[in-house]
Amino acid sequence: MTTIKKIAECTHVSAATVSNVLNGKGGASEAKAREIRETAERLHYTPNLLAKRLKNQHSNTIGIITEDLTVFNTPEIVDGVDAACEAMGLEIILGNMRLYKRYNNDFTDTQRHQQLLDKMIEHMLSHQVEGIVYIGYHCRKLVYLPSRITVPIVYAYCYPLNQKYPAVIYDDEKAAYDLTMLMIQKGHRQIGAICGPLDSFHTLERLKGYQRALYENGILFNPQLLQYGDWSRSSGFAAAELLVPAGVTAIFAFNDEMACGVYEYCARNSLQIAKDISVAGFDNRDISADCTPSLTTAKLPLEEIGQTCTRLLTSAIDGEPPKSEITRLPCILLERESIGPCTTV
Amino acid sequence: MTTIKKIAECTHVSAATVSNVLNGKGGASEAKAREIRETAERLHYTPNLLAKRLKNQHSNTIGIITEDLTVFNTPEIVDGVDAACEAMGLEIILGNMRLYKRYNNDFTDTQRHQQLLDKMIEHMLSHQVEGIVYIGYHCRKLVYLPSRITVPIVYAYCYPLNQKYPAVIYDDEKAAYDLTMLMIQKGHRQIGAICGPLDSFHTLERLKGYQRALYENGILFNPQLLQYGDWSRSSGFAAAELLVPAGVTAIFAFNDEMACGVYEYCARNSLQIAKDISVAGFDNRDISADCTPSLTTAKLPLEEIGQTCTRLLTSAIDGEPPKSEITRLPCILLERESIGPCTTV
DNA sequence: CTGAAAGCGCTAACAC
DNA sequence: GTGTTAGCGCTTTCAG
Repeated sequence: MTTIKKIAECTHVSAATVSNVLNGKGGASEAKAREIRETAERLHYTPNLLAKRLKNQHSNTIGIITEDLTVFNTPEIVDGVDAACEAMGLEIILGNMRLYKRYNNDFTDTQRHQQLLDKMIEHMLSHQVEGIVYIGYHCRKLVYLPSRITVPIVYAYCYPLNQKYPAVIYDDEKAAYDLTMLMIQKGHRQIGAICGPLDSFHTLERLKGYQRALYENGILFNPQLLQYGDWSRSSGFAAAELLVPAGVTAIFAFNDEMACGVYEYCARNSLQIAKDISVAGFDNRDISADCTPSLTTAKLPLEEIGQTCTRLLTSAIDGEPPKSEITRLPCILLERESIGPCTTV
Repeated sequence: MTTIKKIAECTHVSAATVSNVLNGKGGASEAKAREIRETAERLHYTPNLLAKRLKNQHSNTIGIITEDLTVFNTPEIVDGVDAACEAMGLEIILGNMRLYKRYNNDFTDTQRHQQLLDKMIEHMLSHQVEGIVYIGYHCRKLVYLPSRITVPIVYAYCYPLNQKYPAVIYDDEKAAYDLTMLMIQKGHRQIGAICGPLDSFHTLERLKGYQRALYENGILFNPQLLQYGDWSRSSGFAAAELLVPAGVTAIFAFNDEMACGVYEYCARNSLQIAKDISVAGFDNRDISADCTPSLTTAKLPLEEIGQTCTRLLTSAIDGEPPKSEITRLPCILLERESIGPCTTV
């Protein structure tokens, strides 16, 4: 391990001088400075960040806590935080709670969850992080909050009880509204919806947007045209089996997988998507761009959530008064081929 | 910030004693010890890991470098490394190169890539990591290796030129062999294959396995029955359009997405999967379990790759002589419903 | 059983 | 310009 001290010896100066030179603080003749830099290079000097930070008393690091890194939206958000941090010269440390595998997906906000969380935060604090981004594995209200935290925290893709801390999520309602509007503009009036489970935040919000679009266009909301799936492709298929005979000309599936189920139903029943029946999805999963015809859907602003969180966090770290509110970022509407004009008279 | 010193003051002992007690080293009367522990608790003492490590001169940390965290297999591998580390009391620090977004996916092993890599490694070394796991975004031979590295490194999901360092990948060939065997056992002889691009490691390996199975069963390999896709669903569809008329009774798609394309082709052409035509995929993507009939596929041992890497790395850190070879972990065959008996005479 | 002292690698005042 | 000193928070002899 090459240290500053060793370089000092080799170049016959003091450690302080080496430090100054290596940090561009001047304080040495150009000749000496070059010599120092060269020796550092030659000896493969790598500054010891631990020592540096201990001395400087600030870590320039923020912690990212993920509920589960393997859940599909999480990595993109982490990526967004990471990118923003890199741009701002911040470092990250990652703490993955692995809730899925740990609890077999049966852990919705329990005390046990909080214990884990507290341990995680403690750990981050040990690392002297200056702030924390907490990334949920799906959007919902968090009941168990850190029992003790001494640095700012912001929530991504979930939001804390009582809005005690700022949170960044995306705007489900608006995106669902937009998608439904798109269908209405193409002349559709009998628009079926395939929801997710009723206890899902996403379902509720998307439902609101769907209903608002109907309302604003004077279309009676027909509960018959509402089916509940479980986000799976097969549940989308099953819903289509009910919806199509009921006379819908368009189906808004609350996620892409269920939309694929509708596609399959149509293929089996010789219905042509966009012509005989229009379909919209949600999430912009890989498959949505790739199916035929390509699926109109809403892209989630995952990267942006990460970026925004980082921005909120850094301003909190810089002492800005915390505004503990929920920021809703718009989804991006991806209009592709699956919605055609309504041909029914 | 509560430090050991402050606790020492409050409890009228020396910092050394506090340190001893808090680290369970004994060296204090039970009364004193309890008092110290209680004050630590009361003052919310959080040990400063930076100081601890600076002093102890080992970080107990390994670095994880990901080529791109957002590529679908990466998070699972990270998760595996993470889990293994937790079990061994190691910490991780994550370095994400974000190759995809940075280079717009046009970066296949260039000098620029290496510069980034070197910077990344330097950074890890600054953090005093004791070893590094490098996770590729897809399996291939890496040409540009770290120019200087002072700690052990092991590669996951890719392998270094000249096998300079150990690597852990999964066994494409074997899995493809098994999948093909499954079809043969069900009586199929005319088995089409939909490959990925020919320059892909995965394509080559899976092709080998496919051909070996044919060979061992005395089935002539018919190049007509081979189509090349680009891993996308639509390319699977297109391949099916060629393969089915050519008289195959089964199709082995080299990934699940292309298999879905085959499904779509069958739906459109009133062919029943498993009955009229059998299909296999690869990767065990979410959709494979969820389509109808469910898709027989190969599950990648991603977690296990992470775990194995960690094990290899720690033994290298413990001074074990490095065996620089490629470890191939078996995939898990998921036999579901998409392969039926061959009914053609 | 307890404490004083030294030092991990680095930096910031302040002398010279 | 350059060096000396002190100290970040912690642990580890070693002496009492």
